[in-house]
Amino acid sequence: MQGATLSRREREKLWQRREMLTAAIKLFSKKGYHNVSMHEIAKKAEFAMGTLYKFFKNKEDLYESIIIEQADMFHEALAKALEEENGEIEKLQNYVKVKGAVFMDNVSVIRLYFAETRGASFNIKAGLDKEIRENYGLLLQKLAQVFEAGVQKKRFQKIAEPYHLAVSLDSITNAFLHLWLEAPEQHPYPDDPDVILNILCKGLIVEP
Amino acid sequence: MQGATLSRREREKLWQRREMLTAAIKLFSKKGYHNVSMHEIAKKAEFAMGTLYKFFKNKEDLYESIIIEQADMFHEALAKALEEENGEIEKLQNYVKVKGAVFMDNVSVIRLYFAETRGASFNIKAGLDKEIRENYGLLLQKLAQVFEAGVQKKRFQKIAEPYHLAVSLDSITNAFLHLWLEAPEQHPYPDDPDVILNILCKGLIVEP
DNA sequence: CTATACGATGAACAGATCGTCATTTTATGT
DNA sequence: ACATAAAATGACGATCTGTTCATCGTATAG
Repeated sequence: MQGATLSRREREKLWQRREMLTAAIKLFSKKGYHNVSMHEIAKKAEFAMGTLYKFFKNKEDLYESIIIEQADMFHEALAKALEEENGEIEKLQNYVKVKGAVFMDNVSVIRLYFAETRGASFNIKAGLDKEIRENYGLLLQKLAQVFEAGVQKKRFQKIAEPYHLAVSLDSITNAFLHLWLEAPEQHPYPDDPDVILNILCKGLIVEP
Repeated sequence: MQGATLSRREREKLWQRREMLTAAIKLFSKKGYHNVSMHEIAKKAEFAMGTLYKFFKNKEDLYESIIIEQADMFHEALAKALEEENGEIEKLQNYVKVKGAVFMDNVSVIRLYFAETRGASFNIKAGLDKEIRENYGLLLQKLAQVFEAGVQKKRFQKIAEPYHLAVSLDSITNAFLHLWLEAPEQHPYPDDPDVILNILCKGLIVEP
């Protein structure tokens, strides 16, 4: 960090960049990559076409900047959520809670994030995958380690591979967020993380 | 069904239509809606531009035909999987098994199906959602009824809302399919449905 | 074999969008 | 106040792509 050693001009440029990105995020998340033109972004951000291209090489570059920045933010927040608790169960609870909080604070990018991480994206030729998928994979591994540790400490039963459990918890939380996104009133993301965690933690089958 | 009451001409037209659809499916699933041109589809299907437009009003119409047809097929197969077994557990096992089988037989459309049902799609303005989402919602309700019935018959514990359980099972199977899609060798879709179902059925927590 | 109807064809058109760059505007220094 | 440098601007060119339609080929009927 070089902190305050930024000239007024540099600070202004940073601010302009931010203006452009937030305008673009809103448009992309509403209409999708291909249904938004650079003219539209320029107009919404209140800059001229040429100025946009001073900051971003081209449309793809602009989009990539958004996705990578946001995905990194998500992944960092979630990784931190796993670290700042001690017990395995508490880690999982915190993961579910933080994921809800972070996503609900960034509604407009959730759809873009889902589009890129869930493999249904055809927006960018290639390469974007790599950085994001890698970070996403790392996060899943950290989550898997929590399950692994729980099993080793005999707090968890080994009902499935740790990695599978991690993928499952992640996909269930995504599903809840997806429901909330479609009908926030009808399907609120639960305040109590156990509403989600019980699905994994408690056994469905009644043992005789 | 009017069965064999089709003229030679009509049969040929049906066959041509199928040729066009399969060519389009391959292209769309590889490159996405916006990165495939009608010229490309015509060339791959070995028909002239004009002929395509004899069969489909426009590009959107062609895409919709594919998605709706395929989604209906998936949903029917899954609904049937729930009906053709009696016990609740057997229904769930069959659901997981059939879902794997059907999806793995239709690899090239999975990505398109995910794109449309998981809300990350910006391909079509609107309206396509409605028919598919409706069927998808109905399927989830049928799945939820299985959980509901299990609870009433005291075979399942009520660890969560039936609808939430349905959504969870669906999203976990999707996650497994997604893993398989990315690295088939490393993450095969399990032959034994219990590998997936145990995540719900068995309790993770070791009770004291 | 010829005439006619029907279907297939693909070059041409119109519209849209990306990205550039000559020009204008603003900031900086003397 | 003036000159010079830097930055912002948006009209324009090049390209791409969805869609049409006049033309051509082929099958059917007389």
